[in-house]
Amino acid sequence: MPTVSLDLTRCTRLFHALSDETRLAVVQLLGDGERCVCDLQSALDVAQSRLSFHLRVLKDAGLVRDRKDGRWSYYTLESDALTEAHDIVHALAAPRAAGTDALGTAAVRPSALGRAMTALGRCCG
Amino acid sequence: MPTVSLDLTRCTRLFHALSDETRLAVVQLLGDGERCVCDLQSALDVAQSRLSFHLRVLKDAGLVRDRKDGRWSYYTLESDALTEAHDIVHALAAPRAAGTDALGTAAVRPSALGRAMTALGRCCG
DNA sequence: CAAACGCATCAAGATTTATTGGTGCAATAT
DNA sequence: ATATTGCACCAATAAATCTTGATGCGTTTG
Repeated sequence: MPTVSLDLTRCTRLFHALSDETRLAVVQLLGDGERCVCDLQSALDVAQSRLSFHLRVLKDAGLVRDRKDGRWSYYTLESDALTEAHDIVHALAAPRAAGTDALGTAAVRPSALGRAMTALGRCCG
Repeated sequence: MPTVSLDLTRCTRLFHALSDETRLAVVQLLGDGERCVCDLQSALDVAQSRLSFHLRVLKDAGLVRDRKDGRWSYYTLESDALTEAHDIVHALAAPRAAGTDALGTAAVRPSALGRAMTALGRCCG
């Protein structure tokens, strides 16, 4: 369980890439292995330029990798990115230093901001 | 490890809620425990209506819950939603029926679409 | 070589999301 | 009772994102 230093920009890019139905469907399809764009296109029944756009979003987020072969482009899941997303969600769910987190595993890291807040006490109540 | 039947609409709503820096910062802060809006506001240094807007997005996505007490509103993480997000990412990373997934755990579920594609063979290559 | 294919990319327009300032309403506080 | 505070919400504007159709370019086929 790696400690995730949450780079908010990175997080948002990753989650944004996953926040679209077409893109999620692509990720699901790629879960079964490499696919060329035309495979994806016929499976998803979307316009080619639309698919191309979404593939680029996924690629920019590091979620997929592409490979050219002849006139085809093959896309593959970049499993590291999914692992990263996994860790980020885990870190979000397990921020406290002591005890057990919401996912039932050992906690990872206390948030500095959070500790400061707690130390300061509440502004209200 | 629950089997996640991926409701794409639900997934996108969840990931979209997590795809913004302000909202992620809120989630981080709430990871250290319940906070009232004014706490969050001073911690994040954002306009009140802006924060209110983002809190609503988080709430609509089921990521936070709010509680009124006097004139304060307290927000808490809804850990179930984070668990859900966790499972979704896991499912995305572990779609194949056999073998081991990208996260090193047993696979969950084959994608029907994926199996169909594989059965059909590629359109190219 | 010419025609067809696979795909990225671009410009334009449509749609969605985010920000801002303002208003209103409870709940204290004076 | 009046003033103030905490906060949700609304309308208007700004900004980001998505979709569509067109174009171009390299690859393959006839």
